[in-house]
Amino acid sequence: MGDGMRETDFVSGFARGLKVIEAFGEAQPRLSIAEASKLTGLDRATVRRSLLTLSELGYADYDGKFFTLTPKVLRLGHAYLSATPLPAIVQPYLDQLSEKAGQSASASVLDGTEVVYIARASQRRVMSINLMPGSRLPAYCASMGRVLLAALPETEAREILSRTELKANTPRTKTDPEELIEELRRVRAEGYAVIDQELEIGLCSIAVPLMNARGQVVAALNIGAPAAHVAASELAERYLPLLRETQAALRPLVQ
Amino acid sequence: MGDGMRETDFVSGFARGLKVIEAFGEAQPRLSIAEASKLTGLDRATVRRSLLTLSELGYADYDGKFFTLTPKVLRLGHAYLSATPLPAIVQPYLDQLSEKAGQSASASVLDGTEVVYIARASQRRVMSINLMPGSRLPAYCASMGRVLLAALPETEAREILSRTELKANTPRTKTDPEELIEELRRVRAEGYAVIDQELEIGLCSIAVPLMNARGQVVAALNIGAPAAHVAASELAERYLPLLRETQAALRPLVQ
DNA sequence: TTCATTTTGTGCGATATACGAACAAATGTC
DNA sequence: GACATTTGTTCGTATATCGCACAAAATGAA
Repeated sequence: MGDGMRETDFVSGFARGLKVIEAFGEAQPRLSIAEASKLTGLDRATVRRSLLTLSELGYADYDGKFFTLTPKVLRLGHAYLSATPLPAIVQPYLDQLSEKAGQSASASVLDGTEVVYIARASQRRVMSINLMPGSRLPAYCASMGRVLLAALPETEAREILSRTELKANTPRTKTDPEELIEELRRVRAEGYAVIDQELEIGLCSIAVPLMNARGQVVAALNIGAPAAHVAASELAERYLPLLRETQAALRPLVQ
Repeated sequence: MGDGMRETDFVSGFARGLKVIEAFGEAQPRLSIAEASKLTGLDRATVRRSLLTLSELGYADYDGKFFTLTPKVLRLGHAYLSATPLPAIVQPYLDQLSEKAGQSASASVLDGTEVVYIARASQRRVMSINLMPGSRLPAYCASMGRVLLAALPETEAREILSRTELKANTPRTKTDPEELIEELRRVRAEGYAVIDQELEIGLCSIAVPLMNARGQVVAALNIGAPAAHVAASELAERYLPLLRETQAALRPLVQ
């Protein structure tokens, strides 16, 4: 196991249980034991024990056939959100930013190949999907993802792209790794990223990195707008000053 | 449960690990092994194994002394939010409601003695605390909490109140169980609850239950407003029609 | 520095869990 | 109904985990 951790310092029953929780999702709101077993690759008997444990603890409901998660599992994510000062620090600035821009504003961090929303101030709904803290988008085709990838050493960014399924969500989605790497260089040089309907037709966005006093990138900020309302080419002109302002205001406050 | 489940159907290593995750929080953003052991009441060796497991899986970072949670733990809460259709169904209606009212609108469900926010459309910030999906408030002094408690059989509501720490957040907070039970009866009869600065000075709110086609209460909706802007006595007059409208529109859509 | 105190790491016996397989029950198909 | 298939449950045993006791390391006070 990577570093010097001994075998006996790993609780596999815990790891298996977490895997079972993650097996639930949009397409799998309720799972039978056999389904959860297939999704996780774990033995049916093991999955059954994990699910019954979740049920016993109140993290899941069981109707004798299907298991569903209960709101209690939100405690787990909340343990992160409340333990990490960043979301609470950023939120009021997002609110202001969103109001001034008249568009939705969000903040996110990188987790593997995805960006994870940690705070959000939404105006009108523009996306078909519903974003909230904890929501995830693939990094390669999201403005905040580009900014966060650009902040990494290029080898690391390449490594992440290599294990991403680069699919064309729209005809405009960039899926060629070399083209993406080139784009990351541009983002690094210019200090912002613009996405023009690469994730969803009709939606464009602009993002900047959020840095701490030492210049380390700790998150990304963005503004998303309907393409019908603001052309992608106008995004920088219209919103970059506001984003830079917020970026500067937050810089001394984080970490 | 407690019923027919056999001892061997419970994975205590998993249960202990979940307890460790929940030990993190606002006051405890970073935990040493000894601190986590104290907070959870688990043996140090056990906590250490759980924390190293979390670290190995990428749910936690370890600097050799302190553990902190990573954004990956949001996957767990997200498993609930994306697996449960309610938040996604409710969100667009909250957006509309919030816009029409010019105030923040939220939806929540009950988890133990607390309400858990599952969706939210926020206008200007009025509370000192930052609410987002996954956030929790004590049920007894929140408008949505009153509505959700009122939907339970009275013995159950009493039981929940009995294990709640009924503290006076403000001079206006109702803390007498009998007075609260009486208020729940009123809420049940009238179909809405109003809170006048019981949680925080300067904040009042009004909530209604969200019912499915069979009349079962599945969540609560509310509108929160600054007391300086809207007196509590005006809440029903100004916002109840909007809330009722949303309630009616959602009724055939949930479950 | 020394000594006391707290915290962390580890070996070990007792105990709990996972695995695979076998069985039972449910479901679907003809 | 008979059969095949899937799913849930139980069981024995090999293996992993727990909690304790002790050792080592870090921390702090005098």
